[in-house]
Amino acid sequence: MAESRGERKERTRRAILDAALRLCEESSLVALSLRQVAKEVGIVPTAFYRHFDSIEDLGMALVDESFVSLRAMLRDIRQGDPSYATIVDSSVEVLVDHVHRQRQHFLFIARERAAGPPSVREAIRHEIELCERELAADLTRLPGTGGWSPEDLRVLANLMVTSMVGTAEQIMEAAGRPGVEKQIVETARTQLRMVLVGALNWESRG
Amino acid sequence: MAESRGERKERTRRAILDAALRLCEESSLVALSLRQVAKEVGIVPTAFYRHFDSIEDLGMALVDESFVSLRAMLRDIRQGDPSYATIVDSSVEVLVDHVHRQRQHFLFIARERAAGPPSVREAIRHEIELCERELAADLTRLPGTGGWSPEDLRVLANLMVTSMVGTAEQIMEAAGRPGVEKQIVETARTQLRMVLVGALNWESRG
DNA sequence: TGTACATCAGTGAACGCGCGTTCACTGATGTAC
DNA sequence: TGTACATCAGTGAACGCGCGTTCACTGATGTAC
Repeated sequence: MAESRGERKERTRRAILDAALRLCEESSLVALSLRQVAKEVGIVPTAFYRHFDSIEDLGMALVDESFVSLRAMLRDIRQGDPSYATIVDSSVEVLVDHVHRQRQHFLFIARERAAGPPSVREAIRHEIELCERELAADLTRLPGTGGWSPEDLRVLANLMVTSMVGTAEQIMEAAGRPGVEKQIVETARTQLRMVLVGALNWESRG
Repeated sequence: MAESRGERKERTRRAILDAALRLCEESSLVALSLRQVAKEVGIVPTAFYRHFDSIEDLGMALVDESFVSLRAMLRDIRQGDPSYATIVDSSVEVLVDHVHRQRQHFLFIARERAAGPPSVREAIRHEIELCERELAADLTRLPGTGGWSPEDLRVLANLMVTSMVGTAEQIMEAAGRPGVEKQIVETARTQLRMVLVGALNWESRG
């Protein structure tokens, strides 16, 4: 027995997810047809239903797995040295590395966050909110943040996440132009430093 | 003569643009069909071709007019008092006001920026870059920015625009929930202050 | 002002195509005895 | 181990529908004389 029925089914499911991610590089989930996906996978259109109810259902599965890889990135950032000297450079470096290695997932999130079916948009919005909360919790480990209110931490985390999402989008737009990417990365570092310096100085006045 | 042929044509063109903006509130340009637009306007599908070559062509026209209203917003911000005391509150107030009044245009830009046809994405990206340059030029009018390099101004303007785009997106998501919107606006003010304070302190060290 | 002709926004029929979904099916894998 | 039956991932035909685009057209508006 080379492969069980369950294993074979899982392999087809994986192929459908991969085909959808590939097709979503070009366009959006809302412009994707079940027949395109089936053709890309090499199955008959009706076989799609053995794995997902609809393209929207498939989209929800892609949100789940995209955020698994995004969470892995946040874990990598969190394991770095929590000091101001290195946190900016190492965080940006990890972000850039993950955008390259999980390019399809990041592209999917960036696009469907704005244009996906309502349920997909809502799921992504929710996941990003969770990321902001995680970041806010991480920020309390930075020296000098002891007295900050939860609200201040939330506002700062929101700004940092917005900025990081923007940086990730710019890096993907710059795919294949190393010079442009280098400038984007340098800009992101400077911005992150500005934000941290601003938050510290703004806080110390309050 | 109640209406000339040209006036009638212009009125139909306007009706097509409005119908497309209305339909783009729900979904994206790439999921929009010429027949849907024609039906919404009340013309036969083939009449569409008297005004636009394709949905993509229509999309480019919508980018143009969306940025006319966005530019009007930037002009309003620019006319305010260029001092640190009032610039944050007045800028955020103008942004919120314009997001409400030009909701369809902002929704269109936010969505098609990520998910539109390539030419539309590129056009929006270009327009936003022009906005960043305008903002960078405006920033030189703030007291204490005399010695900043063009590059520093660009980086700061990029961060502010990214943050403002994020705020506009959040306000549109919060449509119909005044309490949520109030919180978003307060967050945007704090973030803009953080960014300005950070830029000033970061600069003074360099 | 009146007439003859040109323009052109919008019509309506027709086309071939890809769509999502239904249904009855096949045949390899899995299970009970 | 062998047999009889159940499961179920994938097949293939068929459906009605909306799609973009073509084409010849209509009839009101505009223009030249």
